[in-house]
Amino acid sequence: MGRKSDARERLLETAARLVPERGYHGVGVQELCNVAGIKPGSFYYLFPSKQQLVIAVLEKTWEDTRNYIFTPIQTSNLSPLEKIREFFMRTCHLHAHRSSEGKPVLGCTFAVLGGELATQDQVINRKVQEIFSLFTGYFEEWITQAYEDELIALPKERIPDTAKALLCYTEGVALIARIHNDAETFSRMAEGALRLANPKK
Amino acid sequence: MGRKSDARERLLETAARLVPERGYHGVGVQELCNVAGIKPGSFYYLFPSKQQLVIAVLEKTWEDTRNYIFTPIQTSNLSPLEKIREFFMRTCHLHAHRSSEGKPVLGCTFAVLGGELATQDQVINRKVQEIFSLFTGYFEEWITQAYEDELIALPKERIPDTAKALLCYTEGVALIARIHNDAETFSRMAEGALRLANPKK
Amino acid sequence: MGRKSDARERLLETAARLVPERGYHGVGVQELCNVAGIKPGSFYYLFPSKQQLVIAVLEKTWEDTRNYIFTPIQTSNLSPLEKIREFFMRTCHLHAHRSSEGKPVLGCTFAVLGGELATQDQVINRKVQEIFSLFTGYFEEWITQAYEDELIALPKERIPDTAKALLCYTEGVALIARIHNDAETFSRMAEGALRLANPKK
Amino acid sequence: MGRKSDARERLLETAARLVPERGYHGVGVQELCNVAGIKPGSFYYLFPSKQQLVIAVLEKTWEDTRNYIFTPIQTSNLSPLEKIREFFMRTCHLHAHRSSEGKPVLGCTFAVLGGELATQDQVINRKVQEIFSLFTGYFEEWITQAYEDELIALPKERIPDTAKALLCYTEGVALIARIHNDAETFSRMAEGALRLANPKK
DNA sequence: TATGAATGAGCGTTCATTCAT
DNA sequence: CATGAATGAACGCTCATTCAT
Repeated sequence: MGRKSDARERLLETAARLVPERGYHGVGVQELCNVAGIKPGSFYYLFPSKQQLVIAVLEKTWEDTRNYIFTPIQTSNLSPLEKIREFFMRTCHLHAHRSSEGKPVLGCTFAVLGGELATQDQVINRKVQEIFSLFTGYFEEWITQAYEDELIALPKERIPDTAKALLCYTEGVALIARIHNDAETFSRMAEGALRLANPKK
Repeated sequence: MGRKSDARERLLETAARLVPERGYHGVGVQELCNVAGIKPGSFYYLFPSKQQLVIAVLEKTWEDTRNYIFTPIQTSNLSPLEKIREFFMRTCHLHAHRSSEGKPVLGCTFAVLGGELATQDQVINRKVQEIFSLFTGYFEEWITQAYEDELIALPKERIPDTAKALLCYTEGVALIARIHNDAETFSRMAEGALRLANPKK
Repeated sequence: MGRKSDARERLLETAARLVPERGYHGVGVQELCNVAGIKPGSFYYLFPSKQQLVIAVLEKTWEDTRNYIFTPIQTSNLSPLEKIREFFMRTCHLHAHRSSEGKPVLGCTFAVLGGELATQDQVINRKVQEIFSLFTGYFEEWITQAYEDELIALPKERIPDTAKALLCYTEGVALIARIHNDAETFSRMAEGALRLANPKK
Repeated sequence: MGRKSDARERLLETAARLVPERGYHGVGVQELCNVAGIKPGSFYYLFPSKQQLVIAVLEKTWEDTRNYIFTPIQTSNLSPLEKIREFFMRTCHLHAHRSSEGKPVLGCTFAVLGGELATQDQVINRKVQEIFSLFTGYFEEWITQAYEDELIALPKERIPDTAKALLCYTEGVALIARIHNDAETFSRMAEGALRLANPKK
C-alpha cells in the first residue's frame, strides 16, 4: 500500500487561500505547488486539472460558508428579517477579521471566479450558478417566513425575485468591498438589504 | 495637418470589445494586435503597456456610459425615482440588444476589471474606484432630489450610504446578469433599486 | 499452486493493441495502466520498463504472426509461389477485418516500432531486426523451394537478396497501407511480390 | 522596420536534420531551439506550431529530393528502366555519403513521419500522402515510357499499380535500410525494383 | 513614425519512473 | 505480492515586453 499524506489537502487549502485573493489567472499551478510544498509533477496526481482544483475550492468554500454563516443563522431563533441582517453581520465579521491581519478583503469567492470566468469556463461558471442558487434558497426561505409572519409588504409572487435581488445586492456589496478593500462595507450596507424586503412601517 | 493613423483607435476599440468580455487575463496583447490589424511592435508605440490600454478602455467605456445612460437621464424631466428605474431600463436595453446578436452579457466592465484585478493592479483598481465614485455622484444627486421632493422616507444623513447601496446593487445585478448570461436580470431587478431608496407609501 | 493474477497479461494485451496503433511515443505508461485497469505502481512490478513491455509486445505479436500467417502457410500444400501470394492475402484479410470494424490499418508492428526507434532504442531495434530475420527465413525457404522446383529464373546466389527484397516489399506495402489507411493495398500489391521472385514465363 | 535574420532558416535546417533522424516525438521544441541557437520564446514567432515546422521540413525535404534525385534523372537521357535503377543508386549514394560521416541511415523522411503519425496527425499524414503521390507520378511516367518503348511485359492497365508497387518497394527498402543502419541496402535492392516492372527477356 | 523580429519567464500539463508501505 | 502516492524533468506553447531599424 502506498504512502499516505495530506498533500491533497494542503494543495486544496493553499488554493482556497490564494485563488479567491488573486483570481483564477492570478495564481499559477507552479506557485500553488511551491506554497503547498508539493512537487510540480505531483499536482496532476492529486487533481486532474487546475480547473478541477478550483471546482474543489468552490465546493470547500461553500461548505465553509454554510457552516460558518448559514447554518448558525438557520439554527438561531432570530426573526426572518434579523436573519438577513445577521447574514451581513457575520460576513462583515469574517472579512474584518481577515482584514485586521493585514489581508486584503476578498469579497465573495463565487462572484470573483464567476465574474472572471463567465465567458471562459462553463464548468466553473455552472458550479458558481449552482452555489448561487443555494444562497437564493436560504434567502427565499427567510423572505417567505417574513411574508407569512406579515413582517413585509410584498405580494407573494414577488418573493422569488426579491430573493434574487438579495443575492444581487449581497454580491454587489461583496464586490465593492473587495474593490475598496473595505470590510466595513458589509455592515454599512446591511440596512439596504432589509429595505429590499420592503419591511412594514 | 497630416492624416493621423487610426491604429490607436482601432486598438482601443478592439480592446473595449474583447477585454470586457473575457477579462484582463483573458485577452493577450498579441490577440488584440491580430484582431485590430496592427503589428505587435506598434502596440508599445501606441500604448506604454497593456495596463494603460485597459485604463484607456475604462475611460472610453465611462464616456460611453455617460453619453448613452447618464446624460440622457439627466437631461430628461423624469422624477428622481423614475431616473433610477430608467437607469436600469437603459442598461437592460443595451445588454438585451447585444444579447439578441448572440453576444454574451457583459455586466459592468468596471466591476469585471475591478473584481479581477483588485489585489493585483492598484492603478486599474484606483481608476475603477474613481469611476464608481462618478456613478455614486449621479445616484446621490437623484436621491437628494427625491429627498427634497419628499418622495422617500430617509433621514438626510443616510443619503450617501443609500447612494452607495445603489451602486452595490447595480454592480451586483450586473455581475449576476453576466454569470447567468441573462440580460433580463436588469429589468427584473429594477424594482429592488427603488426599494433601496425607501420610497414613501 | 495459487492463482496467478492476470494483470500482466491484461497489460500486455492492452499494449499490443495500443502501441502498434499509435507508436511508442504515442502511448504513455499511465494510459496503458488506465486502460488495462492496473495501478501505476504495479506496472514496474510487472515489467522493468516501458521498453521491456514493448519487447514483450513484439514477441507476442511475432507469435501471433507465426500462428496466424506463417504456420498455416507452411503446413499447406501450396506451391512456393502461391505461398508468397497467400502471405499477402492472409495479411490483407487480417487488416481488412480490423478495418471493417472501423479500426485504423496498422501496417506492420515491427516496421512501425523499428522505424520510430531505429536511432533511439537499440534494444528494441535489435529485436525488430531479429524478427525480420525470421520473416526472411520463411521467404528464403519458399524461394529456395521455387528455385529447386525450377519455377523461377534466378541464379542460386541471388536467393538471399531476393528474400530480403521480399521483406522490403512486404514492409513497404504495410507502411503505405498504414499511411493511406487502406487494407486493400495488400491484395493489390500481391502481384508485385511474385514478380520480385522472377517467375518463369 | 524590424531586424532581419536567418533564424527561421536555421530552425528549419536544424529540424530538417534532427526530425528525420529521431522522428517527431524524438525531438523537442526546446532542443530544436538550443541547436538552432534561437531562444525558446522565438520558436512560435517563426512557426505557428511544431506541426507546421514539420510540414515545412517535409516540403523542404521534398524540394531537396526533387532537386538532387528526380530532376537530374528526368533531364538525363537514360532509358526508362535505367532511370529506376538510377533512382536507387542516387538514393544509395546520398545515404552512403551521410553514413561515411558516421551519421545514421535515415531511410525516407516521409515514410518515417508518415508511419509514426499515421494515426495521430492528419495534417502531416495528408502532406506525406501528397508527396508520395509525387513520387508515384515520376514512377508512373517512367513505367509508361518503358511500356511504350516495349521494354516491359505488362498490360497497360497494370501501370498505375506497378508505379504504386515501386513506391511501396522504395519505402520498404528505405525503412529496412534505416532499421539496419545500412546504406548499401539501396544498391543491393535496386535489381528488385526493375523486376517489379517485369522487363522483357 | 512605425514595425518586424525577437525574447525570457512562465503557462498548464504529461512523462517514465521510484519507493515506502 | 502489490500499490497508492509521489517525483523531477520535460512537454508544446503563450505571455507582456523590447529594440534595432
